[in-house]
Amino acid sequence: MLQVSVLRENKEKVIQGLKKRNFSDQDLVIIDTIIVLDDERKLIQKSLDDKLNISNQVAAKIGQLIKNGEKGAAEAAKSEVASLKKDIQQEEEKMRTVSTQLETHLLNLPNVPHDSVPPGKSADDNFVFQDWPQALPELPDTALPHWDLAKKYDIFDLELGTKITGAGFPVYRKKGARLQRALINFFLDQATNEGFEEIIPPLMVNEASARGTGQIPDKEAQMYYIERDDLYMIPTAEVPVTNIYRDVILNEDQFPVKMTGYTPCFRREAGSYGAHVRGLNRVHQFDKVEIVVLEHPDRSYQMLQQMIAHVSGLMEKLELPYRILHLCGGDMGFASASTYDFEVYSAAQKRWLEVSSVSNFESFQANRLKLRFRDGSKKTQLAHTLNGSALALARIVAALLENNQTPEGIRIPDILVPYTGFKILN
RNA sequence: GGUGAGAUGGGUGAGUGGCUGAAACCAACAGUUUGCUAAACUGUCGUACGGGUAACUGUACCGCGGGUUCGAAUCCCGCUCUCACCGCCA
Repeated sequence: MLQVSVLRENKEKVIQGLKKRNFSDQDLVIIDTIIVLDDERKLIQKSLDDKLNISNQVAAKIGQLIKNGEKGAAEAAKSEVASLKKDIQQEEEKMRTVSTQLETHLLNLPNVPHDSVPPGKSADDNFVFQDWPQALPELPDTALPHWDLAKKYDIFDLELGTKITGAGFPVYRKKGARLQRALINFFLDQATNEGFEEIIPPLMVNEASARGTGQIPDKEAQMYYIERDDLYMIPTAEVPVTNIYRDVILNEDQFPVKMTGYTPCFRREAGSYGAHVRGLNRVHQFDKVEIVVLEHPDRSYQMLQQMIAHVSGLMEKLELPYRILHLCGGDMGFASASTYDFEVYSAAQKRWLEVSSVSNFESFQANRLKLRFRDGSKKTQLAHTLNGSALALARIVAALLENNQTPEGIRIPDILVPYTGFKILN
């Protein structure tokens, strides 16, 4: 959620930014609507506060009168307050109306893209920030997509998952299960070596947490919801981990707060069907190691680059061909100010698959979370939040299986061997 | 699931209707003293939203939401959470 003060003070910048998100002139009217509502809110508050002030004074006076035994005067004062109280009620009613309108508009306004974000309408306009420098791997015609490799080596089973739960819930077995565990441990070790604190968070969150990171109201339909207990299954570790710092005021010297967490992620993902979602390309439950950082506003973009470097390192250690896209305004997430997507090349499907998304949310999430810090002058200021996948497993597994297939089996990258305990998956 | 106790500022903890945005102590911060450290002393020490160039000032908040009252941390109702015991259980 943006702050109204930002809309006021940097209105031109906000307009330019939202245009990158393809806001029309008509859409942009919302900014003025919000400012007008906020002006109105201030007026009402002033008048309400003044009336409350009088009411407080009269109440104190009545107390004195009663103490002094001046009953008549006290009764007179009481009747004086009666009409004032009616006024106050009306003002409070107005205040509620204006505040909820204001809140609704603000909640539905997306974050302002950073200056560096390329313009564009859709995923086709994303900027290739870093391409794969070599020729893309080519496999012989006999090469199999990962869902066929899964059958061949009995490493994961989607039909079985359908029997137990429903479509999109894979069952990993044998060396496939071991590979999952190896990757999780590898990713966690890599992150903790970089100074990220390891967290094992709850896999369900309450509404306040879902709201804090912006899943509600924007992406509510994407989450599984347990009505009986009013809880949401997490779509990413970002939600519980970032919410550790909801309603927290940090000291400046605590920055950067770096956390990592492995969790399964649950996504309803209603929509697309067909070849693009076959196998592990899109599932309802997958494993992911997430990195979350809280940083000083002055340094958050440096941190974003560090996080990109970290994820790049993972891809390189896994010897997977990848590229980095800087998402254009039209393709960015609602809460993000700048997002870089990592895509792995899946040689048998001959497609790029998204495996990581690294974003700086600036103060957008912090505003909802009330995540602040005290600056040098002891004033509180919103912190910046960032996060990224490091990494999401399902599609990494898909690419790894496809790209590394040989007649003898699937070659495990050297760095993973200590984790898997085998060099060839067969 | 049942019963009982509780929820106050960074911490401990007073406070049963007006003098309490909140005592006291601890912690923290700034200063004085000191050869240094410690101790002692003095001062500062919640958040948010407003008004004002500023000094300053208004309002709200004592788990959350309602209610009673001229006036609520304090009384009433509902909820949530924590702790203890019982039951069940990985």
